[in-house]
Amino acid sequence: MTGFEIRSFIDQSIRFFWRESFGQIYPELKRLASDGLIKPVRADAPSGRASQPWRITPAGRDLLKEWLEKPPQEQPVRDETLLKIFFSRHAAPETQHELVRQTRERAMSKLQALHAAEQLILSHPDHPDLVRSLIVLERGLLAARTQIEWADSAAALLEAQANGGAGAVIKRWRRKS
Amino acid sequence: MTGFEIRSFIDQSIRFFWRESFGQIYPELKRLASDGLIKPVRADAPSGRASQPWRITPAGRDLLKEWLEKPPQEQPVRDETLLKIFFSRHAAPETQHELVRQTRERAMSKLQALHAAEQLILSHPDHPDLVRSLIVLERGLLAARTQIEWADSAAALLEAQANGGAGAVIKRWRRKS
DNA sequence: TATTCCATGTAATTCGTTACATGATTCT
DNA sequence: AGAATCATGTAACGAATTACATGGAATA
Repeated sequence: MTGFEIRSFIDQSIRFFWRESFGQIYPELKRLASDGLIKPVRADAPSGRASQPWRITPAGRDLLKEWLEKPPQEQPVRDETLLKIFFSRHAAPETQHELVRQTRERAMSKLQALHAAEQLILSHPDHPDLVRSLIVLERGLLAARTQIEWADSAAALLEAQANGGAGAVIKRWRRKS
Repeated sequence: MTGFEIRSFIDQSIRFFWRESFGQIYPELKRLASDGLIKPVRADAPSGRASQPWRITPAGRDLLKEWLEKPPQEQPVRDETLLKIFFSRHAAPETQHELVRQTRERAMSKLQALHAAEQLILSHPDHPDLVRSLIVLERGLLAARTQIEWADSAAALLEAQANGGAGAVIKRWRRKS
């Protein structure tokens, strides 16, 4: 594939959990080529800005396998929404509800988009990546539903706090556990 | 608080969704001070490496409120586990199961840690941040449980694929929806 | 032939971690 | 006095985005 095609592929298939910019892709392709992990499909040097497809080499395939077997590194968790809610004592009470409400809304529209993606995947039942696509999709669906569930629970806790104070909050917390 | 105390606070309370390094904290404190958003508690300049506590200024408080009201920016999603699973067609079949299994295990131990945190929060029912701590904790609990649920679902789908191929996978997928 | 889309690339900047260096304070 | 811990700070590096610059190919 060309760098451009790689970017398009990412945007069309795994955009829910991975993104890349051209500023990353093009320098990285050169690095991979100079390491002998990929090589240009066409022997002759491209003129100007003509498209430049690349193909993986045997050495590249080996390294890919190796990478797949290494335990994935945990991504650094940095959730700005939770950070704001945690410190929202210093904001107007309205702000807390608003933060929760917006989170719910975003999760709802994400859920919509994922349902569309589901239809697309199911319409190609013979695609070799079917299982893995569904597994990855499932992660998105569960995450979105969880987000909605959390927003509702958070709203209820804020409600309890407003009406009955800390006592009501703890009562409600114990009830669900 | 001093930079050191800030770091300790983060590590003890919100480490599940936020981290900071000293390399960020100390230069940032200087920037905040030069912007007039915080000021040193002690008037006299600290000698050597003595502790240096800071206090927020009225201007800082204003900016904090403003920041709390701005819609949080979505964090860029980059899930290396999903990326590996998505491309695991190129690895040994064992690898896929292993990736899922490890994810489940990590979620389980995270759940354990969160339950411990829950006890800690509930043991201080009069803390002013009680609601917000529980809300943020709830997010972690739900996320961990979702991760486990997903791992089980993924294992089942891989199983279906191994036993009955694409047909069995789709059948199982439809059953749960 | 003008426009649109495909396509590559670089520079500037930001964000963040890690490693390193060093001093102050407290406890044994 | 020595060790452990509290405490601040900088340098080097890496990862990633954004903005910018430019050219090639297809099509209206």
